[in-house]
Amino acid sequence: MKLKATDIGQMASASEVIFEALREAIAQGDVKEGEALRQDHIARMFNVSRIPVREALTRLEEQGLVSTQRYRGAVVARLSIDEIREIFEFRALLEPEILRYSVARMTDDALEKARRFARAFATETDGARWGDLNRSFHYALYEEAGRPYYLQTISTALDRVDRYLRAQLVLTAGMDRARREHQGILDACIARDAALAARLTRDHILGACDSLLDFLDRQRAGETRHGDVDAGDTGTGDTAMRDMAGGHMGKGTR
Amino acid sequence: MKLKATDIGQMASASEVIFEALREAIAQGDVKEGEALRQDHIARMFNVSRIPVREALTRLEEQGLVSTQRYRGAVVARLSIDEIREIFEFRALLEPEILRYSVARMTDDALEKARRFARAFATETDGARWGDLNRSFHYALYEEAGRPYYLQTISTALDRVDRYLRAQLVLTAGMDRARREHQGILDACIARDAALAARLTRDHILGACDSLLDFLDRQRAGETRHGDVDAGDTGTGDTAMRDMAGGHMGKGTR
DNA sequence: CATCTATTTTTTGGATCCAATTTGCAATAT
DNA sequence: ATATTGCAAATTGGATCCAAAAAATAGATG
Repeated sequence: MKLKATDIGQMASASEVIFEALREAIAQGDVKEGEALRQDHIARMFNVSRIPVREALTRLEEQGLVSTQRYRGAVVARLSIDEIREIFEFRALLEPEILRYSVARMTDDALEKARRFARAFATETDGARWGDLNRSFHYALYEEAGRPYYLQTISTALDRVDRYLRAQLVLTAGMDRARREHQGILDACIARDAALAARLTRDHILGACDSLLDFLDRQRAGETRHGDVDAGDTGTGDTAMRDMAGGHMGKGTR
Repeated sequence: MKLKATDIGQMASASEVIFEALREAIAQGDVKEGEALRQDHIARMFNVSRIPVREALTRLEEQGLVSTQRYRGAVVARLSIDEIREIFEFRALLEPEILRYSVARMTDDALEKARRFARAFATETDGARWGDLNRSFHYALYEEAGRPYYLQTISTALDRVDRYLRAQLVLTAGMDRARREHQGILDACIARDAALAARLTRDHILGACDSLLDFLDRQRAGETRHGDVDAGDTGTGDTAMRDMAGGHMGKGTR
């Protein structure tokens, strides 16, 4: 597990910092699915007690990012192919809709902001940043809709499939298509063609879903053939679990 | 505040019991919006410490049912007119869609189950039960879709507006229309007409929204005129806060 | 040697205790 | 009389401690 110290604005509570760090780590795929999240372990990484860690884990479970069993702890939730497909269909319903609201109200500033993110996404060479830039681009378009509930729901849904999406982006040559599709969506928004922008967004999401499921089918078939990672992997191994948010908070050794 | 001891299946943890009780109480409108939820107070009602209460409140906040401020505690979230409208539009997008999936796969058993709930809703005289029966009817139709993520998202959205919906059902003569519309949706499902069922569901939700917003406009206008409940009401008054889940769990006076 | 059982070790859920912060109220100054 | 400052009570966030449950380990038995 590897956590970067997400800079929360105005010195938030410990549990909030931990929550954001874990959420980011799970979305990034820095902690693998099925890996156990030990309260005590995480607590020591942040130099806090288990209490704020438990609050963070509770929130993560409520969002579906981890699953917990009583007295057995939390593990990063593993989504089945069906669950992944359902969430993509869900996004393919919501995101075109919010974009439809947005296009009519979009200012030139908002369009310029989206254009910058599209460009940053297209020119970024570090694969680890593609996920964030992809999000930023779409959110820039969606924010203008003035539909905070839609946006929050979309964000939660995207969180759950983000690490799959990022893995697929990095491993296959899907980036070229993503770049082209982003440009198409952006052009439609500039032309104020809400219907077209919505249709392209829907195709963008469903196309990514198809290519992701293809990739996962092959990967998971390989896994079970090799007997590599079984369903109930407890993930005892400390894989990539050093170099945490090294001893941040806390005013000393308690 | 008034909480009924929601019977959780297999002896869940304390925090889960408290979470369900509070969620139900908020949805039912037994705790009013803006009312403060004191950790210590709730803890004593259930004969537990504040720890499981805090977990329950954390989960409720994650679902948007309460809002908290650091060191200031949690209050039942008050939704603005715009927020309520947005959530209804959200439901009006999702529920027809999940019903479309469902109609094709619906067994006679499922239809019979929905029919029974529609009947129970139509004949129920106790206004306090209308909310639950309404939910049961719609969920019976939606379950067959095999879309758990859609269903959970819909449920969360409905939770947030449920108390407004229930209040409106009880106070106005919207019940007759609801009965008729339920029957129409059910008939369309029996006829396997997915498009019609979806359209009727959308109208059902948007119609309820209109009548609810009408009702709320009048009510809130009245409130501010009377200076009755101000925006930032701390709700110190113990209104309806006895007769809680009286001294349930816990193995004695600690 | 495999298998079952008893015991130790981990780990979680919850209780109690403490510190940080806010809020209510009284005394004081303007 | 009103605004301001200085406590005291109430309340939350977090630490530490304890009990219950599960996993790991060792020992007994066939």
